[in-house]
Amino acid sequence: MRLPATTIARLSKYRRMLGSFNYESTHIFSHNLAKLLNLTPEQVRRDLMLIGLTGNHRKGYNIKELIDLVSKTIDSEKGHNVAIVGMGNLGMAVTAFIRRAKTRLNIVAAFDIDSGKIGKKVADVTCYHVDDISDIVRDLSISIAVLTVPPGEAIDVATLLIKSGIKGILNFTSVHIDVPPHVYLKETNIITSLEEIGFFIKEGSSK
Amino acid sequence: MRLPATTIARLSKYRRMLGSFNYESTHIFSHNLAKLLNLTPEQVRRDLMLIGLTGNHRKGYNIKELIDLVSKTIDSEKGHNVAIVGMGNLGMAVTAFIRRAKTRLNIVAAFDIDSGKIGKKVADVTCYHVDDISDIVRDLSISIAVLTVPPGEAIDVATLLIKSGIKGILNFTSVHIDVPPHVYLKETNIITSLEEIGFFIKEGSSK
DNA sequence: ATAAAGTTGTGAATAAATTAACAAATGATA
DNA sequence: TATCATTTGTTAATTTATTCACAACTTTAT
Repeated sequence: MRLPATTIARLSKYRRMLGSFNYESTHIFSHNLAKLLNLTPEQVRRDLMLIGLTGNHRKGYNIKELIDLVSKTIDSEKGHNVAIVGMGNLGMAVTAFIRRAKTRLNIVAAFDIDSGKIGKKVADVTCYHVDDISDIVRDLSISIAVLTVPPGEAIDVATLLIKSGIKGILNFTSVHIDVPPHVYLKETNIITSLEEIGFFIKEGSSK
Repeated sequence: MRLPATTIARLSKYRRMLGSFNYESTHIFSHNLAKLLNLTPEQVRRDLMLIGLTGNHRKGYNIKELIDLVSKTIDSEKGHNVAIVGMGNLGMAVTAFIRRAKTRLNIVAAFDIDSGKIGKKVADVTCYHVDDISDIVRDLSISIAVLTVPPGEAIDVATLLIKSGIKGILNFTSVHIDVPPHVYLKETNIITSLEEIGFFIKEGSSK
């Protein structure tokens, strides 16, 4: 199914929102869900239409059906094995995030270069040396890497990950990394985000 | 000046890329800069056009001029005072990020509820109790808050920040927060990002 | 039954962002 | 000096995403 990234991101949020909140009803209207996430009802309806969910004209969308269909649409059958690359503060924070949210993402390994961490469990994840990325990625069928290393190592580590056959990278470093077309890259640029905020609050303007 | 958020984000990246890298030349072509950041030359030229930077038809854009004009465009005169709200792993990681990047963002306070941290310097930032947000935000003229608290506290803390007159929030929590129109909100949703990656690598498809 | 109220589902319109296309400019070269 | 190769600056075209608008439907109330 061919879906825009914007829709996928929203579907993920619909599911999480409805999964966490305890609804009094079995159904929800598009405008209620929209309000919860600062979206428009049309956006919600269109997204749900795209995945083929059909609501009831008087009751709205069945929440269980919605969650199940979103899961069927965006999750992979067997989940994804994820590695945290760079087990510093940020790596540990991301680990906690993924743990807390019950997703189909399994953290199966961490990588670092600190000998104090290697071979041990850090934040409950076995930590390997970055030099062993290739072997471990293959052996543990890791498809997604979260890149949380210091800027100086970002490029080399990313290159190594790509060579090892990783399929997706979530890049938290401030360094831009280049990936071949078969690797899906998502950047989270903290400084850029803050500078964007800075610009838009400069003269009282909002989004 | 009215500029789209997409352009602001790219301008921030142009500046950082050119500021960090050591160029042999004083000038750079749009296609070179584009290549460094996986963009198209047209995007680069358009962004620079929007801020009124004019290049040389044979040498490209003067790097110093570019950096200066981007700074003049996106930075505020006196910089922004930033608070880290929630000084756990993520808060400390963000602090390190902002420190490393030389920006006009000054981290002037951290907030937490852990009595072991309050009144002390954590990661070199004075840590106050969350209950004191109102006073400190006012007294230290804090305009941007980075929200790195656990999910359960996100809404309450955000409400408090908004009441205290904060102008921008970078929300790292998985909880959706609602802000009035005069507050600029930027969300960094780790789980959603990972689920988006998961979807697009499912069947070999790329962006 | 029938009407009333309110929602979905979706083409059509609009807005936003990107890409194409190319004239004008500039410096290098012959 | 004239030509050439190349890049900028920008208008127009295209693509992508959002919003509008409304017919069709579903339940409740009369």
